[in-house]
Amino acid sequence: MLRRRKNKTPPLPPLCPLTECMKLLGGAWTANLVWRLSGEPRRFSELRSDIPRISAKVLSARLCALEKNGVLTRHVVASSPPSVEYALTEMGRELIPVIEAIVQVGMKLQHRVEVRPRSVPGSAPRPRARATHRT
Amino acid sequence: MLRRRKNKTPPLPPLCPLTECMKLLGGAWTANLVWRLSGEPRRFSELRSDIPRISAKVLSARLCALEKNGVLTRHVVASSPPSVEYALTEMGRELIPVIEAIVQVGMKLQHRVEVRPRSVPGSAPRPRARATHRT
DNA sequence: GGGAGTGGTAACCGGAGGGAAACCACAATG
DNA sequence: CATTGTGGTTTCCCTCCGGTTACCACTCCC
Repeated sequence: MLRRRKNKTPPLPPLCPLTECMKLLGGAWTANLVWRLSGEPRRFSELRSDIPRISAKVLSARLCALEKNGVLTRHVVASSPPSVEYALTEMGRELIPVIEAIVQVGMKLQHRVEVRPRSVPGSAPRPRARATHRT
Repeated sequence: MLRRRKNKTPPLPPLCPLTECMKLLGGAWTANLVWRLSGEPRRFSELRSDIPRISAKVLSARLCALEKNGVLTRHVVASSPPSVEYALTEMGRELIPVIEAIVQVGMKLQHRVEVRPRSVPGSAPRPRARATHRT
């Protein structure tokens, strides 16, 4: 039966902090958005041109959600055409290390893409355990 | 018109590294999975019991995708009931700082949940710019 | 013989996510 | 007058994600 230390599950708190944080960053463009905001505060249309492929609907939805979660604040500037500035809150700024870590890995990834050592000739092509594999 | 320095977009490389990395971590349970694997290698059924709410289908899909992306390796152990061990590759291990940063923020988040200073009485209740706001 | 444990796959299916486009109200601008 | 730019909302629509369930093929153990 090959038991091998059955329940050696190290940490894993009951309410997963990872899941909690990923709820903030979930959804399309969210991480990009926080990244853009990590510098100076930006306005709606600036963000739209920063991330050209995001739609107004999704941008609006993300901004609402992020504000609701306390990640950013919206500040209305009463100018001739009233504009709105979005800025990270203190809590939002705590996400910056996460974003930067992701960007770091992303950049390493882009280097790997050039040299992709897939399917070394000497190794087995891909041993399946004993799965069904009908016909 | 209030021009304010039009295109001061700082970095944002053409092929976004953030998006590239998020493609690896996208999808339900993926980050959790990498987290579990960040310690010792684990088997399919171990992962299933580690993350009780993940379904076999999604677990299988994630493992396939992560293997395809070079994040982990599968190793078939030819034992009596053949078992499969999943382990992070070197590239997969580079994701660990990301996961840990996420977990760090997640834990801070859980502390904040207890004391949630939403809607400070002194500030405006929520000024909308001039949006439609029909009736 | 029957059940459990191994590691999956196949089919079904509902709901959410997200893209596209139209629309809004108003001021400034051409 | 028409257009542009401001910041969104709303509707339509379609895809794909992920949950559920069933099933497989095999071996070991009671």
